[in-house]
Amino acid sequence: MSKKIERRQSIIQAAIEVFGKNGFKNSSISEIAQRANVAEGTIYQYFKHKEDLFFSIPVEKTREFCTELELHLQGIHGAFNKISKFIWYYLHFFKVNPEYGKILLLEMRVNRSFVKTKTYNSFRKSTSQILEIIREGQEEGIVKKDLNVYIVRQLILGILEHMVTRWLLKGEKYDPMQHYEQVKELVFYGMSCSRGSKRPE
Amino acid sequence: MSKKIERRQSIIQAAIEVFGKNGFKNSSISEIAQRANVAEGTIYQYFKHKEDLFFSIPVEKTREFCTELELHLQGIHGAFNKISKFIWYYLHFFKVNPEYGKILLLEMRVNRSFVKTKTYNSFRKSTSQILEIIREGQEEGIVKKDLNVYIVRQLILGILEHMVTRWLLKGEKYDPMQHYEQVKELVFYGMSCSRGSKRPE
Amino acid sequence: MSKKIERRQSIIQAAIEVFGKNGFKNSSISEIAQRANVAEGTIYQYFKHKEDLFFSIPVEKTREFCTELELHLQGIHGAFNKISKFIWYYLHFFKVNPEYGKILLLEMRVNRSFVKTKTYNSFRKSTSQILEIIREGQEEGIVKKDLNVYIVRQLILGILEHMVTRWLLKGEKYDPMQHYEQVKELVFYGMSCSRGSKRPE
Amino acid sequence: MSKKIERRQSIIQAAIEVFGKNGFKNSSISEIAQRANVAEGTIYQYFKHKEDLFFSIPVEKTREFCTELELHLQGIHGAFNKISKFIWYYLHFFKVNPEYGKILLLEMRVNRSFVKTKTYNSFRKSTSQILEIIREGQEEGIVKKDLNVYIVRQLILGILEHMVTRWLLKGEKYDPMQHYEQVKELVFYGMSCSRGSKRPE
DNA sequence: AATGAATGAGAATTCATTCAT
DNA sequence: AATGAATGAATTCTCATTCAT
Repeated sequence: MSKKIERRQSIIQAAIEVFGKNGFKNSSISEIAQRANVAEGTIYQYFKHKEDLFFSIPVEKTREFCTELELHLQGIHGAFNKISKFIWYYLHFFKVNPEYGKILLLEMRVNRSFVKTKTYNSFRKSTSQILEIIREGQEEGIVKKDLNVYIVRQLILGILEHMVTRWLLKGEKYDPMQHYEQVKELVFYGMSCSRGSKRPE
Repeated sequence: MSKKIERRQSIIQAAIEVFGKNGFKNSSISEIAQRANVAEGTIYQYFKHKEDLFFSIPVEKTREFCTELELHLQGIHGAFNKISKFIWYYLHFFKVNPEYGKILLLEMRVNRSFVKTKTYNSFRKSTSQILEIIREGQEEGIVKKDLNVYIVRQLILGILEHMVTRWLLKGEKYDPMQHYEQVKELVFYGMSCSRGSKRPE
Repeated sequence: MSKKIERRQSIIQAAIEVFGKNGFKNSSISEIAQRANVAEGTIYQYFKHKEDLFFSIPVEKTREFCTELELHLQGIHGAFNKISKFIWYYLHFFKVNPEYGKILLLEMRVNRSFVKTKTYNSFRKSTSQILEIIREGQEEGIVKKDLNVYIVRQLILGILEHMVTRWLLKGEKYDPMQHYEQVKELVFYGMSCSRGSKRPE
Repeated sequence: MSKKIERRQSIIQAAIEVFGKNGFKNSSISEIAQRANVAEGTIYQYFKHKEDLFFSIPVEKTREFCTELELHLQGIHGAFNKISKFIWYYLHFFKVNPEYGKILLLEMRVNRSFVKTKTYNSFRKSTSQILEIIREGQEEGIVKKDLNVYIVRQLILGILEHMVTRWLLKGEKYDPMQHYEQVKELVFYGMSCSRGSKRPE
């Protein structure tokens, strides 16, 4: 019983590595099977398609992302600190999971059919948390009330995705964390209400 | 003589449409040939590879983007107004060229080999203009001097790419221009020096 | 298990027939597949390339040639008789395997890359046996000691290849064996030491 | 008028170089055209096919071979000396024309359709001269009368072709002439009548 | 006569998926 | 449940030959 789950996991892990390395179209089931130490046919006992396997990756990883994010946010008070943490965590997560980063940011994010998937919805939820925090910020009065929260989220995710994408394409040669402080600052100035004074440290 | 140039153009145009619709890997030379009303073999008289054809697209389009951008910026004074115009133009350009948008944002931007191309360099130059404007803003005193200009550019391009990407993936159903004002505002607050006062209307 | 070996054999057999009929460049994998009653793709499970399949033919056939030659030489004493037998066997082998003859003599023997193959070495060994016999002849005193054994081999192989090649190109209409006696005589006179007397028979 | 002949010649020369380098199937009309400094279409004004061009090469070159051979044989008396000269000339000719050697020995000689050509006949005549000399030798009494002259020719051409072929495939690294003396000796012993004594120096 | 752009048939190779064992 | 051999559709690219200029 648990053997099935284990095997499924090892296939997904192999898929992350292979898809991450070559992209969806350039990866072959045979390579994934080899790396997972199973026969090609076996993969079709766990996943309907190549695409099905592909789309199963974010399901798993999104869960991981959310669970850990939750932990990291615990005990933190104030929207400002929470958003800081979110930015930090986002960069940290892909620093630790670059292969998955390639899959999500270079493949999935740009995949015409992914948007139509159920997976996509569960994925969206992962970023819906940030919406909550932004709203919290508006109530606290540190985020301008007249801003569209969706646009604010786009600003935050936009720069984060852009940075991580560049880092991945450039071969992960530097530390993606290196501009954390400046990004945080830029983002905060953009959303903040009163200028100059109120901002915490 | 000019017939060759014309034909080359019509092949590129067909390629934009087909690659835009299906992505690089899912597009076939045969479909492009059909749409360009030439034989498959003809394409190989103008381009070495499928990839060569693919990478020829941004060469053409980047030139167009830059030339027109230059025109749009003419007669505009002040970094604030110039950046506004840039944001407007960026959204406008992809609103008018959605197929190319798909190619650039969903394919090229994420392509492991594109980064290594000469085309990529000429493409980078197109966004280096914005760097100049940001520096101009720093001298004018409306952009904080201690900000890394590259990060500021990432903020701007990040949100723009993110917005256009979402718009394209969602099927171009709404007007990508609709949040122009808010984006502008967000971006400006982020970079701006003194708060409250100095900003022009 | 043995089914794989069988199938491999039937593909090689089909390849011999098709390559023999049309030559390497004019043969198509699809025709070979048809004749072997397998799908085109199946061939690529057994051989890496068209060329790989092509070069696998002499590997098999050379082994056959050598094994049988060994048998035919058993119990024969004296270099004279052994060389006679070799000449006879060479003509006989290609009389029985004309398709393979075309491949070896009209294609392989003249193929610029074949010389660089490992197969080529194992193939050379098959003709190194004749060298031994020539040396034996020198010790027995029936082959002139001052002759370069390699040149003698070239004489023998030269005329045999020439004869078989002509026979194949002429459509295998006559018996390649018909000049056996004369060839033998010519070759022997060429290499022999003392004239007139010592020759057996 | 003579311009046409010149152009034809330069196409043939280009063809010799290209076919010699790559073989028939791997050579393209376009490469030949380039090397001959003419347009692709022009070639089709002088030759019906690729094959037609290919088969036109030995027509020219055989004429050259025969004319010069004739000159070299002039003033030489006795079949022995003539055959020596023939062997020398054969090796010399291909030493000087290795590209043509590749075409004749690696391609043409082995080409299933060449045998059916008219060219082939004119080509055969070039070697028919050697037949005459062999017969002359029989009358002089230095070649055994009971030998089939065609077989003797096969012996001579066999070893010569074999040697030149090997030299070409091995990359023309050594002097094809180096075994001239031994070959001559071998061949002569093979055909000669009386042993030991009569042979001229 | 010369050109060279256009053609399109043809071939090798890849690989997701199936299915008998 | 697992295997892995077999499949065959699909795709890129080449190149001899034609033909309008």
